[in-house]
Amino acid sequence: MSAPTVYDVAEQADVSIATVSRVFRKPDAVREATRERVMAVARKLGYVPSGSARGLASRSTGVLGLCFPDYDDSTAGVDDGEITLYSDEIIRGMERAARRHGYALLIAASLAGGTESLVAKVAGRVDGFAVLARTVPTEELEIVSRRLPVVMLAGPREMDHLDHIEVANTDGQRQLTRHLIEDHGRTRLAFVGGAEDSPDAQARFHGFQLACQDAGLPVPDAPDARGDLTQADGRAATEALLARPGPAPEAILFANDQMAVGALRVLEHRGLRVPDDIAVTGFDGIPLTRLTRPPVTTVRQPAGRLGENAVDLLVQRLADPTRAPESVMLPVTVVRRESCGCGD
Amino acid sequence: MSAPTVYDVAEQADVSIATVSRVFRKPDAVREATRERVMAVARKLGYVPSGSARGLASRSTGVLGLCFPDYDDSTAGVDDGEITLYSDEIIRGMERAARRHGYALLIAASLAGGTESLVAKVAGRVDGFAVLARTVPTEELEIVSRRLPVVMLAGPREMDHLDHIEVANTDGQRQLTRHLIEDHGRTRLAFVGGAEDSPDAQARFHGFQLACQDAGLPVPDAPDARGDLTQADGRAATEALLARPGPAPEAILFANDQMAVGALRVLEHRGLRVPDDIAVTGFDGIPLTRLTRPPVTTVRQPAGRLGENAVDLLVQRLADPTRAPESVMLPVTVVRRESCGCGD
DNA sequence: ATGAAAGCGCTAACAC
DNA sequence: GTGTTAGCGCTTTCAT
Repeated sequence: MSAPTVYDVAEQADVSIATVSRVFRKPDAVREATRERVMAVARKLGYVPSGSARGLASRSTGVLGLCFPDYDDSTAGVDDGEITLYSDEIIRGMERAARRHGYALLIAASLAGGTESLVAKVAGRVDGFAVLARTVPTEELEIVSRRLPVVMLAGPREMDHLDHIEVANTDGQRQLTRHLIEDHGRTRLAFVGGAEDSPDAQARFHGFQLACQDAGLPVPDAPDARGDLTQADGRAATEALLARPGPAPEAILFANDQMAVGALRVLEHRGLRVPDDIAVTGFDGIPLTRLTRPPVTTVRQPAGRLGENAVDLLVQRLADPTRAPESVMLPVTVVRRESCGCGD
Repeated sequence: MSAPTVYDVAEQADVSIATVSRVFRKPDAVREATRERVMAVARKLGYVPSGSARGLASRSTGVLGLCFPDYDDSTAGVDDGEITLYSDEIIRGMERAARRHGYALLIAASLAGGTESLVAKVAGRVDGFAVLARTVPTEELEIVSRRLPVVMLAGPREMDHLDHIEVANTDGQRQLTRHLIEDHGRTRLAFVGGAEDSPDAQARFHGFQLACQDAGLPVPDAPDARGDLTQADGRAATEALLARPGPAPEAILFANDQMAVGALRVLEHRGLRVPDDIAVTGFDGIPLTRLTRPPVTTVRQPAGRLGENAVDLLVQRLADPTRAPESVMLPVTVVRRESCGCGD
């Protein structure tokens, strides 16, 4: 099973290894007769250029990478594996864009209890890579980004010398909230945020605040409840809100879809009708939101676009490493479904 | 931006390059004091081992690959990007399994009009890879599989010395057909196949034939219509079937979901009710089938499993290249939904 | 436990 | 158009 090398091919084709190399890199630089002779031998021998050797010699791999967190499939499944994960869309977007630019895509998720560095594993084998926010320690990124183009996906801009793509969390939540207020006349609103260190959730809460302010409503200085972005926490937060003294809110806005979906269960169980008695909204636009009853109004993140833009940024920086770091803000879209009171 | 190497680290840490190398491969083989000194320097310099150099020297990359066809996103979208593609599930399955085994995943789709060999691109940078059937010419696989573990996904077993994983197409279609006949009493059935060179579609048709035979119904020797597995072709095939003289079929079985979904549109447009007037079934189990009205009865392929099994086979073969080639058949499950007459 | 030295298979000048 | 010659940055014996 020892693989044939340029030397083997060169010898049998009676040319130098340089010519063999040329045949595979710039065929046009080799006379046709020679080229075909080389190709024939290569085919016969089953020669395939070693990516490692190429990478070493040329200092470039033709591969872009993506690091993402150790996602948890189990929360995704409803009753099977049919749910598109956010990361799937990013992967697809990156793959598509990478392909267009002639790159392959290396993907790696962090190991749950993984001691070893994800970044080191990926960084050594690619020409540049994208990282989903909070997947790897900032310090590591700091180091590796000195050597390699790195683009940060989502999350806030933690490192200002990195290219960075984020989605319009604040703006999206603001629009959504305004919709609830202006189009559905709901004014007694409750917002369920995420952990305090979740920048996305914070940004969304800020959007909520802005909308309240826009409408002349009282502006809360903290979410009415917080959760860890899981369905279970959505349920818990909902219970907590309903247990508060005074009238129940007319609408509960959740910092993400999972929590909103969790809330639906609680509300139904309590005999509260959505959206008649209480409106519910999420954020992210995961497919699950359209499968629930009622379908959940949410804000869709352009995950595929995130991936494509990431590749574009990487390719640009590869072409010109001196470019000033760029920070792109991707627009989101409010998806109106039944849970906010919009007809189906 | 020139990356630091073992030499840089070695020099500053006052050790040999061999020791630096050891620190990153088997830390235990180095005295703690030395190790920490090396690590400190490495961190300071931002040293990251070069995957290419490692690969070259050690003849192994720690990466597994996946080649798939140049899929067409445009057919996927319904009204957005929410649809999980078959390949997404395979990717996710492979990624998960690869991660468990300590491998990263390199994915590459063939370029639509791509002249260059996908296989060559991938083969040179991985320790082994999976190929979705019909993605690359058999001849190329033949060659590269002499050097590298390759596992073929889906499709028939074209090369008997390759590991191979397929899905129980025939059996699934047979079960589904039997369900239609026995549980819903439909006997005037029409089958819409795929291109004649689509082995999956052929296998499904064969399952249909077997079920007809089982039930004592006339056994057709060719599909009633064929399509290219797209929604558009599903519509066309349906039109064609309805235009035939004589009574319309009581059920139309499609070789895949996309065509079945296309059919739904035609049927609705014609005022035919599904399943009352005519039952419809698909194959694959794409998420779209549960979102249509009515939801489509189909046969779900375990795409995630495909990916996981692929990695397992690759890892096994890497561990023992002399193993006899294995051919795994993955079971499918009939998903009964409204379009066949089952309650929702 | 550590070092010295020989490649791994290729690309990239540069000569011819 | 083709050949020569250095490396690319690491792993791997084999010494010490």
